[in-house]
Amino acid sequence: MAKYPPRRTDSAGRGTELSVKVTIHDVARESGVSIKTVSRVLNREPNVKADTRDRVQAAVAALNYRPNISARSLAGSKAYLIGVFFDNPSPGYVTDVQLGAIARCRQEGYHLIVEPIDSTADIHEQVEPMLATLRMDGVILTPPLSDHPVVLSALEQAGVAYVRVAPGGDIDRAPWVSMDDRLAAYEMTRHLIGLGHRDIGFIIGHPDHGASRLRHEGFRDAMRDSGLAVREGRVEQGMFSFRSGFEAAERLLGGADRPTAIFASNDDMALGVMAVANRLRLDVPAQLSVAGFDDTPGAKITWPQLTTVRQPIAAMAGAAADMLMRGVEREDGAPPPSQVLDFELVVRESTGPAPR
Amino acid sequence: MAKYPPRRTDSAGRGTELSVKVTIHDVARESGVSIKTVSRVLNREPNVKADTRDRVQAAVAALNYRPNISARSLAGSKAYLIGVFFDNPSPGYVTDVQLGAIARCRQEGYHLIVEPIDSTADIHEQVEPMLATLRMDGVILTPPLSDHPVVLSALEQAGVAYVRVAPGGDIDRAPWVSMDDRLAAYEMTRHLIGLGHRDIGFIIGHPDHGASRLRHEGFRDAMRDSGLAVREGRVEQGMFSFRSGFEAAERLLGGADRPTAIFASNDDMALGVMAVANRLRLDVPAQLSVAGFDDTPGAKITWPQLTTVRQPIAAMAGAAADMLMRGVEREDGAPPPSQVLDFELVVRESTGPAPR
DNA sequence: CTTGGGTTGGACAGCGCTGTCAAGTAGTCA
DNA sequence: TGACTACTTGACAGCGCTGTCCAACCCAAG
Repeated sequence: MAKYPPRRTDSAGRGTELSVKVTIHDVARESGVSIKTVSRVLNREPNVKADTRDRVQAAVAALNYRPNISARSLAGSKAYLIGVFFDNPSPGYVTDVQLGAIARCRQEGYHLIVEPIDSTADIHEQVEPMLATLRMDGVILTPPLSDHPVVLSALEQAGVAYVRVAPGGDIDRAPWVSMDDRLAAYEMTRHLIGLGHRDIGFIIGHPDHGASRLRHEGFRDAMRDSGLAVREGRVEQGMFSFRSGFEAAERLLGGADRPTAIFASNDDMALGVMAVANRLRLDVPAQLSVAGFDDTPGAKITWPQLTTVRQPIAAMAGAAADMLMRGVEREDGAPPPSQVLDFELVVRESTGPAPR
Repeated sequence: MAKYPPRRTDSAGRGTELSVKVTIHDVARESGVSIKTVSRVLNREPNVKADTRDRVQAAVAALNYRPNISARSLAGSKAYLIGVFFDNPSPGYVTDVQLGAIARCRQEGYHLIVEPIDSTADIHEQVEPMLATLRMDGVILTPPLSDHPVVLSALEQAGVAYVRVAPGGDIDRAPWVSMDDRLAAYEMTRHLIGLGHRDIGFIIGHPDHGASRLRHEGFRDAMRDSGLAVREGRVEQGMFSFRSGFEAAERLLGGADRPTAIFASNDDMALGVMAVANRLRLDVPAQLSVAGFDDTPGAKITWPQLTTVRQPIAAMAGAAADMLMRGVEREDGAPPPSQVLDFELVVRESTGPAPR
């Protein structure tokens, strides 16, 4: 394999000899049992005497043995590999997903394969070769792929289990992990109302993301429940990008008659709003409160820092990985139960009492 | 493997039958040769008659055959897996690396394994089990891991090839891909000088990142070459974070005597400078020019948009992947030659002519 | 002391592919 | 024409592990 650097052999390797591969046979010999028994211990199978189990484990530790994934995957039914599909990601989101998933995977000896998917190109051409060459125990789908019908069916056709992170609809199709976007938007809106705001602007997210609709609903429900009207022209369509937020804010804040607060469906758009406010020399939050959603790194890379909603992204990814790893082991073939995790309202300096 | 959803079998799979795995034996039978010959064609080995090669390729296409990575890895010398190690990443950087590496890997049938490494924890405990369970053909190291001596030696000890992205020093130890940080900082400084700035502030990056030193050098060299002095108190130490940039800027801009331009060693810190400028009601760029480095997404998520240096991150990662894939194939064991890729000065609105 | 069921361990056959080595098939030169 | 050197191809043995199946063993009940 690695032909360079050649240090490995010439420089006397201190400590454990990683170069000489230790196999299940070595462990079997060392502990005086058959390789099958070692395999049983490794896989936590029942019907191994406690005494035998201990001897094997001692040998594993002594030899610093690690089972080889390729061999396990080839011979057995688990691949010890979990895929993460993403597309056109907010980089922070993707990284959080990876971190969350890996934290869970590592302790179980699983690894993560990342696969960016271009959802504007041919999905089958991307997904099928990948699935055919590399066996994965399951795939974690992040938005907007969670709601991409072709991706879902490509996976189903290939017989690969998947868990959707924050899907926007078609909830019964497959297991998912999510947070309550509607409720979060509801609570954020209530937070603004609680500060005395009555005239609140809203910027809708990208129409392809299921969460956009839910956040919008949460906003409207909170307004209605507080007996407040959403005024004409106070809701703008955005695309989750800084620019779209900037432009929406220009419309929202252009005239003399402007809202006292703007709630953007994500942080990037909220930062667009802040930029416009800055440009118009509007003091945030004294003259205008701005709220975002997602708690991206950008939320703190601004002044004042953004009030936003922290999604449990890493936790959702961890839960998804968990479901997948557990899924491989279940006998009945029943899908694991889906989960809703808690969000957190992060109140920082960009929101304050309504003026006047 | 995947036990759910059970659709796979009951719903008549339209199109290709992915469920029935086609193996090298099927291809061999179909094309009337031995499996070994099929293997030869697959691996582009020489000494196969053109006619035979064609027949095999036709069969591969007809059966939609894809070789199984686990089996290849187990039997042969390639693993078809490349690792990416990262730590405490700017998410954008990590994502760019992944995208760049994967683009190159896909066409060669390789996959990417991502492994976050906590460089403050025990390195060996993280690296060794991972390398022992999963064979990788090589690892791509991103900063600050590119300069982490324990990681490097753990990899060497395990006999796994690696390529360092943008290493800060110890250049002869192993192959690397980089851009000329010194030159980029030099040119950015010249850009500011060209706009008439004479009194320029500089914020140094995190001391653990090798690039910090190089960028600082580039700044000083450009000033010196232009016959300009770096005034006392005009250079502040930062940590690559927004906050550290913010604090450095407070010191730099606090008094009446302030520089007309500030060059921060990365975008996050530059955004910190912008925030302070905003707060002090300094007009950027009319009263203060601000330059960053990296061209992170944040550079555009601000107003005015940041003048910065675009690193060829994806290209560097792609080149690194390439070196690794090629490295597996070389006979002589010589390391592939390291590469320096071109950066790009991105001039946006945050820099302008010096006041007065 | 035998019978029967449950427990524990091992032999063995692959999983799908590549490396080795040898055999077969031209093509070449004396 | 025979011997020799490419060039092509295939048989076969694993890679390191798990799944299947069976043997050996244990204990309590008959």
